[in-house]
Amino acid sequence: MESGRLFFNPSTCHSNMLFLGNSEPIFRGARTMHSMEENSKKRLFFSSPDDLYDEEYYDEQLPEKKRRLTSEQVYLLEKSFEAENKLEPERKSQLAKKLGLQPRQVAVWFQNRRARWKTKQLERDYDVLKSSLDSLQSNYDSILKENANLKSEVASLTEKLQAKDVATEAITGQKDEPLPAEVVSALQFSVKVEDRLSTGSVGSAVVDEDAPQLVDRGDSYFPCDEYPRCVGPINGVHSEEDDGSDDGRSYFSNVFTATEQEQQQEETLEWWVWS
DNA sequence: TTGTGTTTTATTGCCTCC
DNA sequence: GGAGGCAATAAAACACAA
Repeated sequence: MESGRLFFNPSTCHSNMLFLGNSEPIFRGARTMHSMEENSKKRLFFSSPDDLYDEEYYDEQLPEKKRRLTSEQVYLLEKSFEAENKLEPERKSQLAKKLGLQPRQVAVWFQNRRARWKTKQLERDYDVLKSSLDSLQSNYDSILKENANLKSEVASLTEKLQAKDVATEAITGQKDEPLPAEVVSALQFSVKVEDRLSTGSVGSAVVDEDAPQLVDRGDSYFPCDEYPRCVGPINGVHSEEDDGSDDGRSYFSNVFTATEQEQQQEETLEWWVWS
């Protein structure tokens, strides 16, 4: 590390001093006093390494003003930062010598550069999270829409069933035979799944003991390949808005993993509804 | 030209590590 | 306790619109 931690810059010393009533400046801390003694005759910036030894410059140029680094200096510093954003003492000395700067300036530049990098990184992280959130929101909206479609489909099919019952009764004077037990069970399953979707309990840990156990580990949004027994699309069942562009798959069918029995119930229902 | 916002350079104080 | 890192901040330098 360089001998004195701080510089005394005559042009900016007011920010590092406290003034008493009689305008006598007092310096904040022993280190500042120390650095004043050590550095009051030093300039902070050099346009070339030779300037380091140009004593006339000191007399003519004081008080020194803050100067920006040249584009060449910045370029080399950037390159060095890219290679390694921390600065070992040896590299610092080498860089300082090469650039005609004081080692402290190189250290400060790296310090500030790390701060800028961190800020940028935070911005990038924010953007990534934001787009991830947007994507999740969009998926969620699609699921809601799909759910609404399925709901109206169920309602319509239920109406048809009731109409069929009434017609059969009118023609034959008899009531239809009761639905087979597996069909009733499949219908009940369908209603339960629908309820679950509509109440927004997809991600809930609350489980209906009677209902099939739906998979939701909470760590991702429906990664079907993680769930090898994901239920596939129900052939032949399309919502009214389904134009086939999604290959007949629905969010609904990809959301849950059902047991084989439940799949069987669905197939039975499908057969029964469309036969 | 000037007011204002942004970027860059530098300082200060505090913290951690060895 | 010294060396060095970081956050917060100051202030000069710069950019740019009015």
